[in-house]
Amino acid sequence: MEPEINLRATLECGQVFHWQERDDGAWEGLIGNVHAVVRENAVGLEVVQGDPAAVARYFALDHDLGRIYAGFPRDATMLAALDFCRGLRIIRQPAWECLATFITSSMKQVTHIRQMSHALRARFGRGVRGSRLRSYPSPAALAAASEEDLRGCGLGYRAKNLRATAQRVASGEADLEAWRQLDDAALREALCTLPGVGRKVANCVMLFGFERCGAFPVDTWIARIMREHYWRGRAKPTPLALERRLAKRFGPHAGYAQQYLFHHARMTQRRARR
DNA sequence: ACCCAGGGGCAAG
DNA sequence: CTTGCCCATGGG
Repeated sequence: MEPEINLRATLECGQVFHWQERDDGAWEGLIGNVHAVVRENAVGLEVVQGDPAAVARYFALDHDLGRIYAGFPRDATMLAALDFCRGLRIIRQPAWECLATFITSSMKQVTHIRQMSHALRARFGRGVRGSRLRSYPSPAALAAASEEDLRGCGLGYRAKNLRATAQRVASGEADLEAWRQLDDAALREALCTLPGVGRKVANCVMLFGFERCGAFPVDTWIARIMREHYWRGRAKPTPLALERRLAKRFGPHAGYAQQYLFHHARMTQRRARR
């Protein structure tokens, strides 16, 4: 039996920003610097182009969704999100691509993050054989770019941070692959030393780029959901207070639960929010 | 015109 | 340890 996957939810939930749906319903993207085309069919994930093993790893088909769901709390809010997002997988995204895109994400909507990612790929990425997409620019490529050129990709004040972090990674001063051996707390601390990376972005990078499924990013959407459905108290809690007091309630895969709540809220309340 | 967006960094309380 | 303010840009 093939593992289930909801491809649209997985690729449009705000964890990765460059996949495109083709006219025939298949999805085209890059796994690292390798072209891939995938399609959702009746039994699971069909690899139209690309290396099946690499695709399976990227889409984390080995994650046991049944066991993950069993750890979710059973309140109405969580069950509604689960019903809506069932099959959404937290993918294994290359760490640098994930880190860089989330540095650009601050105070930006998902569509804007996609635009910036596309502009950066077009301007600083490399062509990929067999694909109309371009690779995400390497740390060296962004380290060598001028702040003005990065601002030209729509980054605004984020340009300085992306450039500075790219320089740290390109020089080897920040060794992302070596950081994989750190425990969660040490990894978060290391990520937060990078320019443009605070607790929220660090948690996103841990969750989407380092397979730390307990990481619990609190953005404006999650903060609102937590305040409305999971917080009994008078004073308005800070994002940090929400993370510290609520992450445990969502279990060892709190990051999964968080992503289901985020995507469900964004898809169902987008229009109602003026 | 006004508001907000997957926030971070820094100064000040 | 918390709060207030600024930082660009784009879309509703």
